[in-house]
Amino acid sequence: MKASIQAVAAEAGVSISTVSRTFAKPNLVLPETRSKVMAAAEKLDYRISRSAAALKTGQSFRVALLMSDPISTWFNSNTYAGLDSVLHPAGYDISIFEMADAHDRHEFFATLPVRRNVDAVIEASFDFDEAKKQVLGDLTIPVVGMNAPSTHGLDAGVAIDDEASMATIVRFLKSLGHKTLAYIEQPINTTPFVCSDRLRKKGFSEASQACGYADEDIIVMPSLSHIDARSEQDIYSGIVAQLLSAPKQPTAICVSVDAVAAPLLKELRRMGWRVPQDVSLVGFDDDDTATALDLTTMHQDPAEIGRIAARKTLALLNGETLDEPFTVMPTSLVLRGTTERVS
Amino acid sequence: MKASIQAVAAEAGVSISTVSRTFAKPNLVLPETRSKVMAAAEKLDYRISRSAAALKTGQSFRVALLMSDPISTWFNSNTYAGLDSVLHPAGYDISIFEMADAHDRHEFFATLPVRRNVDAVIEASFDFDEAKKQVLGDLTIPVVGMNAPSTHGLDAGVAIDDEASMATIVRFLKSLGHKTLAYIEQPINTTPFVCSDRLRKKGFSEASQACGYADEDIIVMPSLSHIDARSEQDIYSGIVAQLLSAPKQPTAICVSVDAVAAPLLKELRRMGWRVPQDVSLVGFDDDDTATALDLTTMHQDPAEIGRIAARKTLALLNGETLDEPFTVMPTSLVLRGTTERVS
DNA sequence: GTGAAAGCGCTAACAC
DNA sequence: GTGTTAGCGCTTTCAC
Repeated sequence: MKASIQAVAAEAGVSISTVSRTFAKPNLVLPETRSKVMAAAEKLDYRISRSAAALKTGQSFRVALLMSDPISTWFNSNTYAGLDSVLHPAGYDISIFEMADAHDRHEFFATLPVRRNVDAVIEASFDFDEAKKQVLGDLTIPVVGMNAPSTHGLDAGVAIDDEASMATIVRFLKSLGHKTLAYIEQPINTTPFVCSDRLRKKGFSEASQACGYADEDIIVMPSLSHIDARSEQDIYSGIVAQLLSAPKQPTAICVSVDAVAAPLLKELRRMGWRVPQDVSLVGFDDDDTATALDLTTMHQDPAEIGRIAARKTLALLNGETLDEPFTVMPTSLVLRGTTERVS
Repeated sequence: MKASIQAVAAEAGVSISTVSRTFAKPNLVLPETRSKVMAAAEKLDYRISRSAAALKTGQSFRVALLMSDPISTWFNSNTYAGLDSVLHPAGYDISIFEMADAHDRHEFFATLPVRRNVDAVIEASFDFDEAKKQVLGDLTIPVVGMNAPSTHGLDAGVAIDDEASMATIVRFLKSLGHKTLAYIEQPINTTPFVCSDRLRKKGFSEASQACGYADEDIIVMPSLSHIDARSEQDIYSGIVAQLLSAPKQPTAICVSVDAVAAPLLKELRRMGWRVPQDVSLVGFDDDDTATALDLTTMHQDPAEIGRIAARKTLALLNGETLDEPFTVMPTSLVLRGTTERVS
């Protein structure tokens, strides 16, 4: 329906190769020729066909993004925004592959739909086993990770230090004088791939030991594997009940992720605990609900993680060698209204 | 680097067209031939090249998504999730065009980068002027809107009824016995394209009149156009100050969007107003912060909006005629803890 | 610096 | 039902 490169060439009185060069490598074309071509292109309303260019160059100008959770998630949507903000201007589209369950995951690795059809793969917060990593590694295209638990099988990566960040939280609570700590993981973790959870729990356990907390001063409530028919409120009131009936009641609670804070806070208050007067609460991530709840939390910047991952990907795509393939992003504790010095 | 269609044809002992058909139109190929081809493809680890197919068919298998706000926004990320969940399996990639400011917007319409390079355009919550709409309409490809303020220039659309939804809120508050109402728009509206705001405000004004509220019983606080150096807290304390000093203090507050609720609530409480005992508060959208804050609000389902928009797009792409090009999505009032009957 | 020509890997008539 | 053939619209040697 639209003008193609030949039409422009004819209009400008040059060959198609010159038109091609004008758009792909402008500096190989004489300025005056270039402007002639540009004028013709403008007149005919010409746009280069990305499909044709892709076919010819062997590139697809497409990058696969592997995610375990939906894109609508706080972390995913923000990293995506970061990725797109650098990939889109560079001419790349992002193709999302969401692998929610084991079936999707198996399907993906069985068919490997990205083979030959994307130029790079970026994985978000993914915890592949080594075998899967191997398959990706065999792709010969760049594979970069965002908040991946290890660097194995990756050409580059950007991640926060979950363990160290959680340790910071523990030290902070200690400095406030808290003698008994609780750690609560996301109770229903539907995505078995999420890796940060493991790291954060590890960080909590090790840091609390290192800070001199005895076993009896630490309560860890891991994810429940099968809760089936129970409502969210039932689950959280169960958690609060455990906290209330513990031999030593905690004066501070860490949660593995901000999303746990809201229902927990509600239940805590329903049970008559005042936050922060009776108990302090610290989140992790600093998502929108953290701001809304005025929650003290560990801040990370997923958009920046996305931007950096995208830049690394682009560099790799250009055949460059990264002098720092793996970057650790800083996190920072944001002090808000749910923590208080123990009186 | 990888096997192409010829290799598979050779391996299977058939022609390349048969291989092509096996993948594109399997039912035109004899089952036994098909399995021969499949076996060969499997053996050679063959995947069809989307770029080549795209070039040949004249389609790009790419859909443009026009947005004014970042993808990381609650509405955008959820509609995106919905879109992708139907477009991706259908073989389409989504290419995001974010037009935050007038410059981006002008740039977009000046170069119209989607021309010839996408098969359809979907716009999210966009308020183009008629001239721009015209340009899009000239594309001859499907243009579908999500929560667009009008159907003009669109081939299809999915939207909630902002006005009616806001009217529902007003009637609800009236039924609770509230005699004086305030309406607060997002104070700093950085995106001049957002159209729901206008509609919602209109809905509030008209419904409050229809419900018999006198002008003096209604306080409307529109977006501030230039706040420059003031902090968010300053802005909200200014709003609360206005509310407190009004001739008639409102007993119920509507906000144009949930995002306004959190800072407002915080400021209200800081000033000693109890919510909902002293004043009721109703949001709009039902985003994550609404749940976290236990906010009574008007619920909409952007993921479903995305899914429906995607299905319409696909149908249009297949040359089908939609029997209902424009769909109005239901919304529902979610009663939570920030509203109370006036005592 | 520019043009001619050879495909990139597929799809779609069209024959058989 | 399957094979033959002619491109889709570009990029890229290679001459000139």
